[in-house]
Amino acid sequence: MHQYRTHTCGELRKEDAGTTVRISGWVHSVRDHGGIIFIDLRDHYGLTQVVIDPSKSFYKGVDHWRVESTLCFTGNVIKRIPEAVNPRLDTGAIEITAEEMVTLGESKVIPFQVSKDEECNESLRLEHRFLDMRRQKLHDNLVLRSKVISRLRELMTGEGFMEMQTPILTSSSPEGARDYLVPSRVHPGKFYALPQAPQQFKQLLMTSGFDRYFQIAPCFRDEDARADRSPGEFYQLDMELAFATQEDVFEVNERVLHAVFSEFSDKKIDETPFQRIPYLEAMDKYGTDKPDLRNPLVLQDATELFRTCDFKAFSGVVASGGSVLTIAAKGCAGQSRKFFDEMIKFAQGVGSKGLGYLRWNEGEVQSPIAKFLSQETLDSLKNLGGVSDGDVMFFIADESKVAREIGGHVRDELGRRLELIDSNVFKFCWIVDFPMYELDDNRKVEFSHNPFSMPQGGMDDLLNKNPLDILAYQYDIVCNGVELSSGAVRNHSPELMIKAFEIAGYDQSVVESKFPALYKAFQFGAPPHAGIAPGVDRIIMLLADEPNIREVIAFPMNQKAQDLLMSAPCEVDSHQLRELYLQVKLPKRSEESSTVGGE
RNA sequence: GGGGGUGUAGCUCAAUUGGUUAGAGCGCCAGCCUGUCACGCUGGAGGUUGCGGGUUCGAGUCCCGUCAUCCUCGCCA
Repeated sequence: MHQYRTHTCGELRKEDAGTTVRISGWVHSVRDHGGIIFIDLRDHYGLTQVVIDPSKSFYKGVDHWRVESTLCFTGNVIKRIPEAVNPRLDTGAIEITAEEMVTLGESKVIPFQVSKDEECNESLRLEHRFLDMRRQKLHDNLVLRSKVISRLRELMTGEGFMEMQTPILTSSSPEGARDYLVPSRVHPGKFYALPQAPQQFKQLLMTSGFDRYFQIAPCFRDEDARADRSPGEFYQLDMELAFATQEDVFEVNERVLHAVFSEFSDKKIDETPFQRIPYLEAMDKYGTDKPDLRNPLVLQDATELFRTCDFKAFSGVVASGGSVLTIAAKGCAGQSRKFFDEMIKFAQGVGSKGLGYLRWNEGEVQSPIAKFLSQETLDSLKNLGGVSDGDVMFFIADESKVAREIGGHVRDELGRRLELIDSNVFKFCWIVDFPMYELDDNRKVEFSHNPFSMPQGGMDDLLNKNPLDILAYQYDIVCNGVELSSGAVRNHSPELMIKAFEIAGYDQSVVESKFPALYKAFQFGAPPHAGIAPGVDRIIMLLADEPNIREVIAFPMNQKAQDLLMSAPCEVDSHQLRELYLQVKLPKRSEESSTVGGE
């Protein structure tokens, strides 16, 4: 007989009755009736009920039947009488009468309950992540993660992609996020950087003649956390295709994502091909480049209708070149005064000066601003929004870019509050035709996205078009308002690269010194290539229906990029620093906070 | 770095307008119980209300500071 088990805790059925078995696992719950004790023993696979007769010799050796200790039982499988069957357990038709017991690992009193699904302070969970991961929900999420990643590998291999590794210790590349740096011992004063993505390596692999590459790639960016952004590291399904167009990338990703989302979720998924929305249209209609298409509300431009009106707050904005945007919300006129007040407060919270509204209710227009508007204007607005009695139109007036941004937030909030969002669907779209350049804060032309992207229209457009009108073969894929990934057709021509950088104010020497590998490689015959890298953690977040990315990561860091279980980051010995020729110069106020995990 | 929320027993939470000895459920400890499966019953321990200061006859409650944590803006080629 195996030292620890002949069966798992999820395995035994009524057909096994009469056999002698051995199982090991964690004490999930104890029900002590004095004359008889029931223990639910749990492992990765399930729960099995063990019945203990207190007259057994091992019973006296146990001080506490404490939950979460690991035990090994040897005993007989008994078919339960019909009244005692537990239909909620896979093993509920049987139980094991214990003949022998071995304590494998005793547990102290646990800081939070494993067997109950109750909310619990997150730092406590992170400090005891090994206990937290025993809990059903997190355990299931990580099983899902494993299955999804395994399936992604299958699908990618099936599409003809090769999985390849790229370096983790590499060089810092300009632009992008802050790097994590690793000091070199051999080269005093020099540093490796952890890759923010394997971007340049995968392009080099294409140039090396590999046709289709993929990798579940770790990416390291030193940026502050968000609910959907874990600090430190995250994973991408990184891929690149040689001799490929934008459309080729879309087709592969539509097949792979549609397969994974339909296999691992019961939600309804868009049929392929997914919608394609030009960037400018997305900004106009949704006020964002990652629209949640489950929300039926859209932004409309009402600027002209307010140009000559008596409502100075709006006409003034129009006169100074700004926009008035409107959102028509059907059937929303019956909402309470509180609802409208809270919407105004929300709009102010996201940077708006206010939030106007017209409420067509019981045959009249109820609104603080209606008295400033002519009947003709009211009719035109009504026509624009396609509204009638019972509907409401909301208005945002501001500098055009700001108005769209605020409008995007108001659209989200209205969608939530009016419960317009169907939580049982996945709505995908591609955002295409991103601008190649934009103006930075100093009104200087700068790459708006990825400097490696191929400009649409080639050299012709680079030479002849206003830089701000040049589009890139740059695309995002968005699901339910979550940006899953950016990708691009790459610029594989050294001449186009130099010209593209020149427009952004960098001369040839910058390209040569900052991207030496690509610049050199592309002069030896580069294939046209394109790629993308969907975020694996975010895909799993969507599939697991988790609002927080930490719920799909085994060992996440907290918001301050600390691992509370491993106490990372931590101080190191002075000899380690000496070996690396490093000296620590702390900021004035942080002596106390420099120790991790202390209290 | 900025804005917001939260912080009360091991855990989740309550405590009326600032007013008695800060409560409940779970967990823990002791006892009882032979069919439970969130077992049940009886009893018990457990609190510097994050920390520091202030206002007040009186502070868990109000004010200031600080720390922790989450959300968010900046940031994320």
